[in-house]
Amino acid sequence: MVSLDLSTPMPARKDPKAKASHEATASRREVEFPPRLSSGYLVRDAHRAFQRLLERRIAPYGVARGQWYFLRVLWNADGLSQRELSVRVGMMEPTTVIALRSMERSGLIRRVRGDDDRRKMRVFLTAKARRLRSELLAVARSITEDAEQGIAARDLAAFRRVITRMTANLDRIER
Amino acid sequence: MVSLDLSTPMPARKDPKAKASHEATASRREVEFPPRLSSGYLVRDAHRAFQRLLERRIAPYGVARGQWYFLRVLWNADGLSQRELSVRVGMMEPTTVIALRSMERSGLIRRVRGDDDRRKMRVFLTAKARRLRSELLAVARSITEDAEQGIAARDLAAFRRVITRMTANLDRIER
DNA sequence: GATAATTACTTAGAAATCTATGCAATGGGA
DNA sequence: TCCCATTGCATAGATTTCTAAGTAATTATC
Repeated sequence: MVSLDLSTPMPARKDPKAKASHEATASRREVEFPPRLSSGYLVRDAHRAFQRLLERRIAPYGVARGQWYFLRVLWNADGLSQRELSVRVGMMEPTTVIALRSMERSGLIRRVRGDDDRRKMRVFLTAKARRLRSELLAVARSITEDAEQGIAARDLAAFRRVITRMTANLDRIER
Repeated sequence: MVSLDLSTPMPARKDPKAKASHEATASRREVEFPPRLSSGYLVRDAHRAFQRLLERRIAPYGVARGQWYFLRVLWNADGLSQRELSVRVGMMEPTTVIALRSMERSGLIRRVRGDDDRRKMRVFLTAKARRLRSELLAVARSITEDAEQGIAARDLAAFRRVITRMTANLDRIER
């Protein structure tokens, strides 16, 4: 059980290139609702940082970000229907269609029309995709490690509880 | 690498429509790196939940999600150049161009070529956009409140520290 | 002062998403 | 058995975002 301090030393830049110059400029006010305190903004920033890194690290393997989520599920459950895949990955079906089309083009999957139910398309990984598994999972692990650098285990646990709860809170709301 | 319990109380559905049926199905394994423990996945889910709600709640005002971030900055600093806007909003410049084009079309901004430096385009809110300010900020506040329902203040504080640090960690990494 | 480098914006093109619709296979009731 | 609702996949079209590359205005260098 590691336990180390946290102490946010970085100011959390939004654009990693944009050296500085934007805070401290005119118009400090935003009293009405400062983005730096807004969970939504914090989540958005973090999301983009994760996406950016994921994209860069899997690109060398010829895998795009949108394909990643599907690979991940298929490695553990080959032969699912598109509907099942959509649910498990958490995407709408048209998104799944697009991702699978690109995966078929790049030789990561095959699609086979269902025998029993001819509406269904069962999705199977190719050998190529299966071979990528361990390397790509290592990439995912490394990104998580990079992200969690220097964060105390108990803070991480609290983080997971909170963000999971937030998502659930928001998912419960229809409008 | 830390290893700790987690206790994820909510099942964190991905698709709010997909009632259930996917956890508990076959193939529980994913031993190699369970998504429910991956900060990246948690952040992605939360991000989409936030986006979805934001989109729905501002649509009635005729404002799209991509316009929102710019409005937010402009309410506090009217007349910025596109470059400055990009930096403050945290978007790449082409993204800014697209957002501003749509905002000009919907009558939220005017663009005026700079007098001093004729490369620059200064961006000004219209009266219409200025009038939207308080209502839309209230929307933002309400979403945050919804998200944070039932979460203890100290957990929230830990959450903010952690996610800010994660973003900073990731931003520091180039590849 | 002419040329080179930089800066500000733009275009082009791709990817990842969504909502709304359409079409075809299936299955349950009358 | 036949109709119709449901289910599974697909298309269309919109939005948000990126990277790469282009153009025009400004500034710096010789």
